[in-house]
Amino acid sequence: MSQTAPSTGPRRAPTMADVAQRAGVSHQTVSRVLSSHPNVRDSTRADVLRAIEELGYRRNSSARALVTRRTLTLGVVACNPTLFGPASMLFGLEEAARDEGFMVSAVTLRRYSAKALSEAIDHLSDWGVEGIVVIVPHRAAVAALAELRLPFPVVTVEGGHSLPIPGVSVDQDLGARLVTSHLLGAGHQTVWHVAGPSDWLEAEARVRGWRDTLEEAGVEVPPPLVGDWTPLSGYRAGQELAGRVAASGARRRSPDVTAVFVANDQMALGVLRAFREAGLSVPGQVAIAGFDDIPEAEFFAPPLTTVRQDFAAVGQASIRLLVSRLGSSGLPNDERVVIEPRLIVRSSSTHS
Amino acid sequence: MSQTAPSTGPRRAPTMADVAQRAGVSHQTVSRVLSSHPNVRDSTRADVLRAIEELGYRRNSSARALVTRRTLTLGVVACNPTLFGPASMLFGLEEAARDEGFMVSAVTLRRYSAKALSEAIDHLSDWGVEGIVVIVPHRAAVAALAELRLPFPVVTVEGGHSLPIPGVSVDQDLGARLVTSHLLGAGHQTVWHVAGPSDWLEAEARVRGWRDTLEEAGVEVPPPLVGDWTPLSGYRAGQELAGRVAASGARRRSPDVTAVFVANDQMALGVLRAFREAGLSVPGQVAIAGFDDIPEAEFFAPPLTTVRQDFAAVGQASIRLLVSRLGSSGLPNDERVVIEPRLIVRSSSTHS
DNA sequence: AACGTCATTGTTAGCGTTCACAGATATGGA
DNA sequence: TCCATATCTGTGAACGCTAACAATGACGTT
Repeated sequence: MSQTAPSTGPRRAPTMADVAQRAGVSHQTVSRVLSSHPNVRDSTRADVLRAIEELGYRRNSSARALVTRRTLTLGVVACNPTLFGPASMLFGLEEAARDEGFMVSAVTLRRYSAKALSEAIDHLSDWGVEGIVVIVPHRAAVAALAELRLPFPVVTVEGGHSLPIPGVSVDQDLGARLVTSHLLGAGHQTVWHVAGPSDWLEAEARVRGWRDTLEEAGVEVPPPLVGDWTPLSGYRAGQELAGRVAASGARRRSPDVTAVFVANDQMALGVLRAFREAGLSVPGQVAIAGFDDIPEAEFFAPPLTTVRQDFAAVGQASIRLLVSRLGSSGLPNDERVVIEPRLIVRSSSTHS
Repeated sequence: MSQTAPSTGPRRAPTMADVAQRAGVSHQTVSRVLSSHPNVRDSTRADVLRAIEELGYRRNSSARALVTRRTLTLGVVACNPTLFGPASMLFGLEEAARDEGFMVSAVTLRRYSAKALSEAIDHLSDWGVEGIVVIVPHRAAVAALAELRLPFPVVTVEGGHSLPIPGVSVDQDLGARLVTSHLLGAGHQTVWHVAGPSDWLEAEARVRGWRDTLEEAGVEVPPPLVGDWTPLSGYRAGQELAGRVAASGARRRSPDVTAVFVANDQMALGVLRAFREAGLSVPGQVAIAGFDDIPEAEFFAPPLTTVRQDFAAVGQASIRLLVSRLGSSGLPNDERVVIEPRLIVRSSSTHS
């Protein structure tokens, strides 16, 4: 007796066999109970459940994954995860995945590069994800993605529609149109634009929507300024614009600055500061609108007109799209989900 | 010949045996190459690597995890992941984990409850995480955590030091002292406080630091107002404070409002708006300071004095702490890492 | 020549599950 | 009574990998 059981020591986690022995059944019956197979007698099921409870048994996910060939894990590659947008998507996405019975592992990129992207994907791949969502809205990233022939499905978020990769996106073009029309409708001669980095697909789409709206209205299209999404870059652009306002009395080529559509709320904050410092009143002298509707936007000085994107919906849609592609490998690569944004009018664009 | 090999079909991923066969070695040698075991002849290693390359072989993580009993996965439970702080931590944490060779899976809680927390932990546990980091700075959450006897190590972030769970935190108390001293040093009679929700440990520590500093300075301690971290709640508190300023001419019990320490930057934004609407100048009539140093803070109107927390460092420290506890189960439960915050002075608190 | 040592490789036995199948037992109709 | 059928349970073999050990050959030492 003393010989066979070394009794103490860091006891290993109980296995299915341990449960089976305790319940007086075979390991297979335990497995059936765990996967709620119908053909198990109620009393047997109860015995097994009790044994599981008593032993504190938890099924070993690695063994299960090995034999079923399913890790029930999805990967996410994200870019600026401290920004409100990406963070919200990550959140919505994780929640949606959990509801579908998946775990999600995220890898964040400090800055985009083809190498960083492929390393991130390798990393996820090493851990056996069944599919990945890529939230890296760089033109180059999506192109690089299209090159890679991956052994699992990939879905992009804000990845544009030019390449044969299924994806989810907010209709940035529409959002930009909404803002621009809104400003034109308020009687402005034209609308200036502070754009995001030119290699970002979202930035490009917003520029397009803005430009098209102006052209369709038959008004002059001022040269867009370019920022990098940060408040600081918005501040710089704001200083530039403020200079133009000041100089507008003199004879100039470009039209007066009376309305500005800024490509995101953070930059709009910078623009607001620059205008404030230049003594320009908003919306009195210049109307301003942003994009994203971050929680702070409503409390800016003045509260910011902006475009709300339903980030949670984007996350959910991308998971659904990904999960639907998991089993089947030969699906068409042109599936798209487009989510409509909504204009939120606040006092930065309306004379009160 | 035609009989044995059905040639086509959805070819399964190559296994170690496939690589071995192609390289003319045993699967064990392949394993040795993959785990960079020293005793492999160079030419053999080259053969194996070539075969791996040609076949596009990737080692099956589940099989590996099954036999090594290591999933190399860590779990994170986080709360308000769209806020700048939590998002930054998550980011720093993920990066640190990746550097240590771990994958991280996060579960986010929409709102704290003991049930949600234990479900989140169960979920992670089901996927075989080796340890978890809990970023749920509720008093109740940490208490609930101490109850649970989990089969893997747990590290808290901002979990307080009252319970025997190892953890990492920013010295909130010190941060609050820095701000409060700064405001007192600028000549204010006393400093008002807009606190976070009372069940948050961080909020509590900030209140303590603020109160202690006032008491040590021998000045009156005004009753703290309470918000819920959102700009809106800050706005409400700001309206309340503005009312007191307006009424301060009349005979009152509480001291004049000339300086306010707001427990986070988002609420401070709301306070700023309320003051602006009430016609109060900042810092002219009232000085304001926040906490967190979100990227927007520098561009508020006026730029906000605040306390910077190195969230990335917190993330890294928590991973290091967790990883150090992985193998060994009998370690002391009182390990703490405290990170010092830094006062960032901007014009919301300084007469220029 | 015989032996020990080291580097290199192969063989075998699990890891803890699920799957496919084979028994066993109960139910029902002829 | 007997077989067909349905329900329940057990047995053995994977899944793809690593750990432990055994085997081989090369080398230097006695």
